[in-house]
Amino acid sequence: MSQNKRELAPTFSPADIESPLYEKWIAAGYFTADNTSGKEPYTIVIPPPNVTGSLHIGHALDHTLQDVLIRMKRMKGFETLWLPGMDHAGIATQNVVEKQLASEGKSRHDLGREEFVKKVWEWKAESGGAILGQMRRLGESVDWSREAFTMDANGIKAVPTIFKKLYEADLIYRAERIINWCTRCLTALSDIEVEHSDVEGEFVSVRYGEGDQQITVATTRPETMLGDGAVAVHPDDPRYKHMVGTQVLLPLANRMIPIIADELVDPDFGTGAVKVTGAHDPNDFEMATRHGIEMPIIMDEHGVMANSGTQFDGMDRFVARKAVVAELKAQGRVVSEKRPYLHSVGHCSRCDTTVEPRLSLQWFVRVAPLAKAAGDAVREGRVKIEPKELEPRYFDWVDNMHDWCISRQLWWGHQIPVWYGPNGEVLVLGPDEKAPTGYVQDPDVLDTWFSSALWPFSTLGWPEITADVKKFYPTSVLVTGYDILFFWVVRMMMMGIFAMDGVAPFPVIALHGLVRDRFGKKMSKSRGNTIDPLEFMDRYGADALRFALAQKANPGTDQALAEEWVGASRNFATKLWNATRFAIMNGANVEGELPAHDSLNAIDKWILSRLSETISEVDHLLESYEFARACDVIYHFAWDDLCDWYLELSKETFASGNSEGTKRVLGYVLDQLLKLMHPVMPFITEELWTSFTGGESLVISQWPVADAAHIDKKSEKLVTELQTIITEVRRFRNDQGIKTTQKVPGRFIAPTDIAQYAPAMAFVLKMESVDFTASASFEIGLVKVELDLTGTIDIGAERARLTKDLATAQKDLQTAQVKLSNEGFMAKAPENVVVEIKERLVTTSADIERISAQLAALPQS
RNA sequence: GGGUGCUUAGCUCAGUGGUAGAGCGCCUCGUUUACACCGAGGAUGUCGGGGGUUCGAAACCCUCAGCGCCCA
Repeated sequence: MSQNKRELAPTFSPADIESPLYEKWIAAGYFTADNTSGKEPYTIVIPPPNVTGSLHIGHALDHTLQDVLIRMKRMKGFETLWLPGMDHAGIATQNVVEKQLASEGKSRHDLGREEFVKKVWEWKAESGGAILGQMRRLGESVDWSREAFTMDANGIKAVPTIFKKLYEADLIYRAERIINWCTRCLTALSDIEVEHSDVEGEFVSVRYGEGDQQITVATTRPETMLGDGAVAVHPDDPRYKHMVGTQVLLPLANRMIPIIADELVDPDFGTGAVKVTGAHDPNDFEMATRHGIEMPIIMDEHGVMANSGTQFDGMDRFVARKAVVAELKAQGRVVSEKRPYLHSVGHCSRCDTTVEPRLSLQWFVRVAPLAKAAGDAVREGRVKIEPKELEPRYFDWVDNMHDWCISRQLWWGHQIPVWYGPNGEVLVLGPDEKAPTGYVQDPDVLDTWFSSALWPFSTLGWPEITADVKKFYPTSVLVTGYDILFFWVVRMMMMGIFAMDGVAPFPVIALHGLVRDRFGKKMSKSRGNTIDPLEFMDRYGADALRFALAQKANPGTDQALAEEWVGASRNFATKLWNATRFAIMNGANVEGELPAHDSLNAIDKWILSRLSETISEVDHLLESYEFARACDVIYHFAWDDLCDWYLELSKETFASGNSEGTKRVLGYVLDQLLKLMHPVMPFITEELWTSFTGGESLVISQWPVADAAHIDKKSEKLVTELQTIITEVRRFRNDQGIKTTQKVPGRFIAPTDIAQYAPAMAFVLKMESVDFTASASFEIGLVKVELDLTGTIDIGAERARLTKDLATAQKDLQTAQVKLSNEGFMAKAPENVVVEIKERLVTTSADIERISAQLAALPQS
């Protein structure tokens, strides 16, 4: 049992212990899940980071919380699977490799598709996945044997399987629709890949028509007028009613276009008449479709004007915007201009290029039935969102979801499993099916989120019903930031429920917030306030970073983080280190059973009672995803109860030699505490625990269980009294200017239950038990303290202290009296509250009497 | 424009009906054989404004103001 026991270095140095411990855990295979075990499964899949990414502070938080849960459940005896992996990140990765090619003066087209994709795989092998090594530094107890990638063998099977299944259920279709087009990435984007931000643009009112057939329309994008198919007004707008059904001249293009009436037009906006450019605006597309209006596409895929039949063809869209306005001005058609005009414009989330709405033939997922099922799962309580406050956001999204454009004009990704025949045949093939000769596969790839939506089961081997699928699906909880609720979580819900016969991929969605800077401001490269978790781990250790993050992780809310907070967590780790050294030094041990409860002193009983309460609270809080509060409870138990009080009060016991019970109790408390802390601070607790107990590893140790027999309110009350007495004496000494280290003759005159602990208190208070004549004395409750200050005491300081105490007591008394003399209170307040206030009345009255007497006894100075 | 959240000590935040809390920071003292990455003591709040419900409100309701986020 004791072969592993080691001496602890005098100071805690994270860098020396972390890496060897992680290697030890891996070598022992602690993190590898066994799909044949009889243990109850507990599964979490890591939100797959981009293969291009490195560990940022948000990952550190997300992964810490997951590791806390996984480690706790492992200690509770579950068969835990924490599955790591990465996302192929279509656009992001393709951009990285294209940039690399560009530096060599090449484009992907120089290589051709096959060569380019090969290049991306090469890039992945060489430079991708930096984050995986960084996850090891954080101490993540993931099952590396199951490391997954969205484009690995499992992904390659799962994607066409579900595509075909959705297609056959009429939930995937191909259609010409307005999509978000990035003129730089040259691909369609889904709604969520577009970020809206306010931009200073212009708002130009232009007169269409000639003579008495004129109408003025306003637009922020004048260049698109070349593709106008109509002018629309509200059907009830009296200004334009007479013009509906007539035609008007479209300037520049010199075409006649109809004036139509549509409810979609807001008569109070601008002039109440709008241009209808069906091919370049989603609202206009709707109207144009409804009214059978023509929708000419007047830009090419690069955003250059084309096929408008005007002099503007060949101009970039932003150049054309100016040129069009200039020409309109020359013709006297600009009625008014507002510039700058602040309005919201969509940008590509990958490259920030202004998105161009564009009519285009794409593949879509018909989300309505899938989203309905995803919403119902939460509505019917089969899936819980923690915290519940975030449910409305979830519903807001799933209940108003647009069809999802899933085709991307990229090369890196899952190619769409659709083949087109020579005579227009469309063939959707599963993973093991082959297209007949002469058929050509759709060149597009699928949106990255399409494959990551399958993550909770594709990583387990689905569509094969593998042992892993049987054992570990559905997963146990999804832990992620609320910011990807819509990107990823909703999609996993839809796909999981659809693919797995209605079984949602997880019963709980535990959402956390974002990590912000010390002032609560969002981190961004442009602000220069980003935090690098790796630097913090270098400086303070992985445990300190983990604890700092977990300690501030309140459900669903953002947290601020500053370097000092991490430093403070490192200090806490050091505190624990030294407390353990102290315990070992004094012979604390875990040998044999705990001594009979009755044989223990009240201080030992008290710490056992507090430990038991702490275990209950921490366990309950962690099970409720209340990480911040759990850490807080641990922190205060360890630092306040254990270090500041129990160790101090036990020093006299250790010095006296009669300390067998205390040694065993301290050993027990430390053993349990280290276990309780292990999920949050795995490295230091492992190092301390193995040194202290000689055990193999905390990773596979048993999670503490609160012992109800240890709850001892009587001892808690007694120790609280001891604490009050000690604090009062300290205050007195402090007010009298007596240094902490200075020994002072003194004694307690106290009832037996307290007198029993006088030596312990005297030790803490540096009181000497010698014969003396008291020069100062005061009372705390039933206890009288006498001290010899060998000189006159500072009466002014003492009077000030007592006067302040008296004022506090009098205020408390008054509060209690007011309540008790209030008829309404007496009649309606619950019994226990009334009793409590009455007790307060008694104690504060006694305090006042005592303090007053002491004040009166002070010599007049 | 729609939705949603926040406003509590200098800073960052807990606290959902019964005497206002934590961490950090601040002030004073201190080289106590676990720990100065520490210890002891101390100061600090009309809980955003106004109104209401209640015996009792930081908490529940209404309203105003400011800030934030999501969506359009």
